[in-house]
Amino acid sequence: MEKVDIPKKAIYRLSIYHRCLQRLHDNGQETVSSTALAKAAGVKPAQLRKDLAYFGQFGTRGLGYPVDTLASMIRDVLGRERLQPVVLVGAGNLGSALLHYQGFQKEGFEVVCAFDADPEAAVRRGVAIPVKSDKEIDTFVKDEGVKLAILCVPAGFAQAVANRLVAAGIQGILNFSPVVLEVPEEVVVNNVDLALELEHLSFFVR
Amino acid sequence: MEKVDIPKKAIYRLSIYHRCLQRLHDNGQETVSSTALAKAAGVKPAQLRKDLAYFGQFGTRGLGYPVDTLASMIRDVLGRERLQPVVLVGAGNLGSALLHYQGFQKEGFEVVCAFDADPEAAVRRGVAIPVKSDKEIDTFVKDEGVKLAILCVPAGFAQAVANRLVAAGIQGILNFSPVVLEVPEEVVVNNVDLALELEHLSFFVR
DNA sequence: TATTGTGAAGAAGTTCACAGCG
DNA sequence: CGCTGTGAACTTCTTCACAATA
Repeated sequence: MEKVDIPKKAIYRLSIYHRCLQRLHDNGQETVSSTALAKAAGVKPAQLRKDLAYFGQFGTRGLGYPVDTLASMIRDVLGRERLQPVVLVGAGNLGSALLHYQGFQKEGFEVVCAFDADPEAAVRRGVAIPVKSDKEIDTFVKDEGVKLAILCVPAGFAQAVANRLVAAGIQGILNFSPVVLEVPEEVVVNNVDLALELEHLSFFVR
Repeated sequence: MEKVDIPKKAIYRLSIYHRCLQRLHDNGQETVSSTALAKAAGVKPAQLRKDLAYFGQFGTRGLGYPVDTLASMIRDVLGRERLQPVVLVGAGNLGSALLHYQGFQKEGFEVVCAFDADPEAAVRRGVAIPVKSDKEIDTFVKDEGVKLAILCVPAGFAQAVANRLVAAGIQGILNFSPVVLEVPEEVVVNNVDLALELEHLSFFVR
């Protein structure tokens, strides 16, 4: 899809670098060395340099990287120079919680609409944005041209809902349901499985 | 730490296999082939076999794996044969949401206590388990011998709270704060960064 | 015969180490 | 001189392919 192949993990790290750069910017710092930025991001300097090099040359030898330019280039690469609309499907316990969470907005995503089998229950739960019936997913997503969805429906419904999202034109799904989704290969799924993360810790803790 | 070195990702997959096995068990199936189980888990059969082989020989050639025995061995490996107590620190928006989330309980973790700078606000938010002042973290964690913590405090407090958790004896932290935590190497940190996951999707969606 | 267990090959990602340049 | 950019070495993980075996 991209010219050179970029390790998938490098994309995650890019986001982390961006956060660190924002903090540096807020502190009024104008340049930063790979060593310093790498330390803040919790990686090795060489890896940071390699990650950035996938996208071009941004540093000045002997000096380091310009904080603002670099931050802007990362936003550009991540497709984040403009606000991305997102829909959320399944405004149950976890879903409505995520709607209260400020972190998405803070990073430039706008959750424009939520969908639930029982919209009124969601509204009662205190959801502040519009909640529509899940039957309206198709038209809304198509009409608004939304590309990203957050999926928080119970495991048993996840695949069916995912199919509808994909049919409606969704290209990326952040999936909180503990299910392995099957989607066409042009659609990207990112699984966040909370119980699984705890289990993983449990392995290392004796 | 372990005898042979097991790919870290294999541990994640083990959890996924376990889920699939539970479903098979519920369907009354007694054995399963690597091909079938791998398909359900979304991996290649050879990888499944290799993952299991790190822990011993469980299959029967020509037949497959016994569903129940295999599930039990995975629970054993993951340290999940018995209930694990967990504490949650930071019962704000995300934190109190996670407390409502049933997924942890369902997978055998018990969130025994929550801590917050303002416990009463958390109770008002409808948290059902005990909420104590964050000043009591140390004594509680020590007295109860809790090993796992879920960390949902605002970014600015995360490192300080993590330090206290570690000092109190916590060995694994599931960290929802968008911060790179510094901890002693015997402590395991698992980062779940929701905004970062959305950013990652955003890269693949044009 | 069907399916596991595994050494060996291959792919992917990380780190080193140093040349190149401001 | 200091720090970036990068080919090459290394490490880690995945897949293949087939011998072993119930």
